[in-house]
Amino acid sequence: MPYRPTEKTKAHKAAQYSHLLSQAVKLVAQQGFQGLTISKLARQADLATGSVYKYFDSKAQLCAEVFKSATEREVEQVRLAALSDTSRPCRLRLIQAIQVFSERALESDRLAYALIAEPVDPTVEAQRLIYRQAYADIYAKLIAEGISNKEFPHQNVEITATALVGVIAETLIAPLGRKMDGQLDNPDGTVDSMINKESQAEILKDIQQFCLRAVTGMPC
Amino acid sequence: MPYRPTEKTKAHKAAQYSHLLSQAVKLVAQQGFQGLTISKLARQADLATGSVYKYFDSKAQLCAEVFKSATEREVEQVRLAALSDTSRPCRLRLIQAIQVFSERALESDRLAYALIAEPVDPTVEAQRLIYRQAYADIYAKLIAEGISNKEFPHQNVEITATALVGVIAETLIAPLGRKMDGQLDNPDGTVDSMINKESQAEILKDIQQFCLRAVTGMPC
DNA sequence: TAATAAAGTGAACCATGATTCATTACTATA
DNA sequence: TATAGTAATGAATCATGGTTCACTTTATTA
Repeated sequence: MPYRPTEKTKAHKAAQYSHLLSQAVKLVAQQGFQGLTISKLARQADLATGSVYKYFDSKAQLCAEVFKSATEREVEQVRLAALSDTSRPCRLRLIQAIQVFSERALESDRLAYALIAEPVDPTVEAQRLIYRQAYADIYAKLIAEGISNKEFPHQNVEITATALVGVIAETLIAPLGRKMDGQLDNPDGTVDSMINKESQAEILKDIQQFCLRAVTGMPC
Repeated sequence: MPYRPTEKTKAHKAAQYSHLLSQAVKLVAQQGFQGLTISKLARQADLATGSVYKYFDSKAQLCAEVFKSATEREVEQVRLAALSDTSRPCRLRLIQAIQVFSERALESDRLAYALIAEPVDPTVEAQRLIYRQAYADIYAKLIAEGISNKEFPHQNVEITATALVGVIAETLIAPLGRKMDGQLDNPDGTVDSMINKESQAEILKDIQQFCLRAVTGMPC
C-alpha cells in the first residue's frame, strides 16, 4: 500500500534536474544572468514555474549551480594546460593556460562575460570569487613550481597568481563589456566579432608577453 | 507680476543638489550602491522622496553622477602621480601611481569596492568601464613615455595599460570582496581591518614589483 | 497683496520577478 | 482498486523599490 521511488522515477528526476540546469546555462550563455528568470527557465524547459522549485530551493541556489556547472569545466581545462605535463617548462605551460582560457572565452563570449564580469547579485558574486580563486590557485601552483625550478625569480606567489587572474579578466573581458553594453539582451548570445581572428591572435600574444615578463622578470 | 529665479534661489538649488550628491556618495561609501535607494537618500538629506526627482531625472542618472563624483578625484590623484613630474623616471612614477591608488582605496575600502567591483546594474557598469578606461589611459601615456625613453622595452601599450588596471583591481579589491560578502550592508562602511598595516605595505610592495617586472621586463 | 513659478510633499502607483500553495495528475505498492 | 507518496500546475501573493502626481508651501515680482 505505500510508495517507494523506483529506479525509473529517480532517473527521471535526475534527468529533469540536468535538463533544467543545462537549459539555465543555455539561457545565461545567451542573455547573461540578467536573462535567467524562473519563468523563462520554466518555459524553456516546458515546465510550470512552480515546478522549478521542486529541483532548486531558490533562485540564488539555481544561480550558484549554474555558475558552478559552467565554470568547473573551464577551470579544469586551464588546470590541465597548466599542471598536467610537469615535464614542460613552466613558462610554456603558463602561455598555454592563458591561451586555453582565452580561446574558450572568446568562442562563447557572452557566457564568459556573464561568468567573469557581468553585474550579478551578491549571492552569485560570492560564487564568482570562489572560481577566481580556483584560477588563482592553479597559477599559484605553477609559479611555485617555476620558482623552485629557478625558471622564475623569487616573488610573492599569491600576489602573482591573483594578479594574473586580474590581467586576463581585464584584458579579455573588459573589452567585451564595452561591446556588450548596447546589446545586453542579445537573444542569440553572440557579440558581433569586434575583433577579427588575426588581431585577436595578436592581442593574445601581447597578453602572454605581459604575463611572461611579469612572472619571469625577463624581456621577451 | 512674474517670477524669475534669483541668485539666492539658484544658489540654494545648487547647494541642495550638492548636498544630495554628497549624501548619496556617503551612502554608497557606507553600504555600496546596493544601499543607495531614493527613499533612503531622501531621508538622509531631509527631503521627501519626490523631491529627489527635482534634482535627478532618474535613479540611473543619480548613480552615474555619484560614480562620476566619487571617481573623478581618484583618477585625478593617480594622474598627478603618474604624469605631472615628467622629470622623474617613468618607473618611479608607476610605483607612485600604484601607491596613491592603493592607499586611497584601502583607506575607504567600502567605497573603493563599490566603485571598482561591487555588482551594480548595467547602467552603472557602463560608467565603471569609462573610469577604468580613464585609468588605463593614464598608464598608457606613462608606458608610451617610458618606451620612447628606452626605460621600458617595446610592448603593446594598450594591453599593458589595461592589464595594469586589471592587476590593481584584482589584487586590491578582490580580497576586499571576499571579506565584504558577509557584511554587504555594514552601515558604518568599514571592513574590520583584514590586514594590518605592515602586511598591507608588504603586499603593496609585491604588487608594485609585479607591475614593474611586467612593464620593464627586468627582475626587481 | 495678487499672480506666477518653482520647490517640496508623500502616499499611491507601477513593474519586475521571486515564491507560495491549493489542487490535480501521476506512480508505486498491497 | 484503494492508498500514499511524489511531481506538476500556474494563478495569486509578496517584496522591493523606482516613479508619478495632485497638492501645499515658498519665493519673486508688479
